[in-house]
Amino acid sequence: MSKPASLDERPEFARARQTQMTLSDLKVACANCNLREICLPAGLNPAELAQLDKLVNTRKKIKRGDALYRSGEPFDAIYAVKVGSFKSRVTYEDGRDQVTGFSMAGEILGMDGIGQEKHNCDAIALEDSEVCCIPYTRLEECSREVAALGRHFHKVMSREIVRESGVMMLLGVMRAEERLAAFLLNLSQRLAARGFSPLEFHLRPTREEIGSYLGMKLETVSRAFSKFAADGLIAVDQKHIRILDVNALRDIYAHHVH
Amino acid sequence: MSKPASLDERPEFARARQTQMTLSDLKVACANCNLREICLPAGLNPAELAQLDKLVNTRKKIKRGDALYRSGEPFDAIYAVKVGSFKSRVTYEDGRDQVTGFSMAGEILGMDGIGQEKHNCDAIALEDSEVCCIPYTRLEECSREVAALGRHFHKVMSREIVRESGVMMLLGVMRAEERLAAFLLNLSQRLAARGFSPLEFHLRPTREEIGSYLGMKLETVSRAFSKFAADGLIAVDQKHIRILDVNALRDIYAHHVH
DNA sequence: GCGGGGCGTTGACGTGCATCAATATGCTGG
DNA sequence: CCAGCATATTGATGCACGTCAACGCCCCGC
Repeated sequence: MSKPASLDERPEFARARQTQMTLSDLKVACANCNLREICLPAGLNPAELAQLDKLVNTRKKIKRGDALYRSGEPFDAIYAVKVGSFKSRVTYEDGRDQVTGFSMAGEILGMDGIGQEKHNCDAIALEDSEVCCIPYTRLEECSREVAALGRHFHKVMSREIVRESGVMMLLGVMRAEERLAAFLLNLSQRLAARGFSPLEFHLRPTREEIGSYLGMKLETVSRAFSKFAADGLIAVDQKHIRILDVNALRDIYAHHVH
Repeated sequence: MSKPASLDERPEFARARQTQMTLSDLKVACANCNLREICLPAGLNPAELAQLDKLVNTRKKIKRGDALYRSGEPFDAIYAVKVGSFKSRVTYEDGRDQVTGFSMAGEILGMDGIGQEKHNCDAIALEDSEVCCIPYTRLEECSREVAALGRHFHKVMSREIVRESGVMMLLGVMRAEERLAAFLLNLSQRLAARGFSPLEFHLRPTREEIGSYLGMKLETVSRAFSKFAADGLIAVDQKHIRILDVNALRDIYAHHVH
């Protein structure tokens, strides 16, 4: 969800940052975006990318704690996270709510709104963030013209379905520590895919938000962190996490000894 | 998930059955299907329907307990339930599994496979069933030619995302009886949309399958049924359910007094 | 620099549901 | 039609996690 300061020195990172600095304020351009391999443009050829660039024409900055959109608002665009991270949250009639996901750079937000033409959850920035706006009607048109884009958008939606059924599994059959291990490993893997360290990172969400996502109370999250730390699997200092023993975490997640 | 015998006498039903009888063995035809208002064709005009009919050209019968597809199999089609019902089930590495959904007539199955080009769960028939096969590559082509179809398919996928986040809510924040009330009300509403009685029906899944879906053990499901029956909310006779007090069920589901 | 509120940790205790077990009931296939 | 197994119900007991509470840390604004 964020990078430790030490990572700034990695060469591929300096390059990416530079690219971003020189272009981001001039023009939105997927073709030059450092996220193009993991975001909507993944797998498109240069000509197709050019089409996509005509589609994605605006950016939007969202301050920490502010909403990108809220449940019930009319749906007209999906969003790609450019910088920062978000939580998605559905609120129930009686006021209770549940975090249904965390989104980081390159991930797509807002697909829940297509079905009813209004948003079905709140998307709240966990830090000062920036998104690329993708107007839905133009995405539709483009998908018809560029087959690869339409196909890839289907894939993105399908993967969201698969992701959610993974969370159902988590909530339905796993115990507290298994859930947290799954969460940490998932985070680790997504950070790695973005060139960040998979073993040391800064947690953006609070214990309460993590708990809401994992279907447990913040105290239970805290206790599970402490347990992992006591067992030498991770080092915890507030939101700063270091994974010391990935395999042990995987065992907890996958082996299910009890 | 099924209709009580008494419903067979309803006139709109007899008509639907007749239509089905005369056409189903001759030719697959969405335009004449009694499910066209709730299935993939919903909202298409006659010309567009004709296009869709060229796409959906085969049916498949699945016997009770058999799989329509299994996790890991290559993905090449999605399916619309024509007759019967299915459960979707994801199996975890250690053998534990979770039912992620139940599908009834008119509902679309298999969209989880698009993202990785292989199926991500098992779809098992809960009774002798029949599906319409929709080859995915042809669906893609068709979606490009018929804008309304592409749009509607996006909606179907989006609604699956929303459905799953509803289940996450259920698993993450509700207690056992709230979950079962939510399940019964959801079932009731979907049956009503298909012209069946929303107040009296036959449950297809076992207590264990219901429990797996709701993240609880079969004994807990059974106890919750008994509690509802004792309180006069429903009448239970094995799989036969009669809802006696919808509002009380809604209160349990929505009010969350505890 | 200091006060205050948000966040995190830890302990003590309670409870909702899982687990284990016994029995009843109903399908299903020979 | 009956044997055998899957399914369902119900009770007794245990435990994982929720709840309640106290306290410390950190950060932010004044």
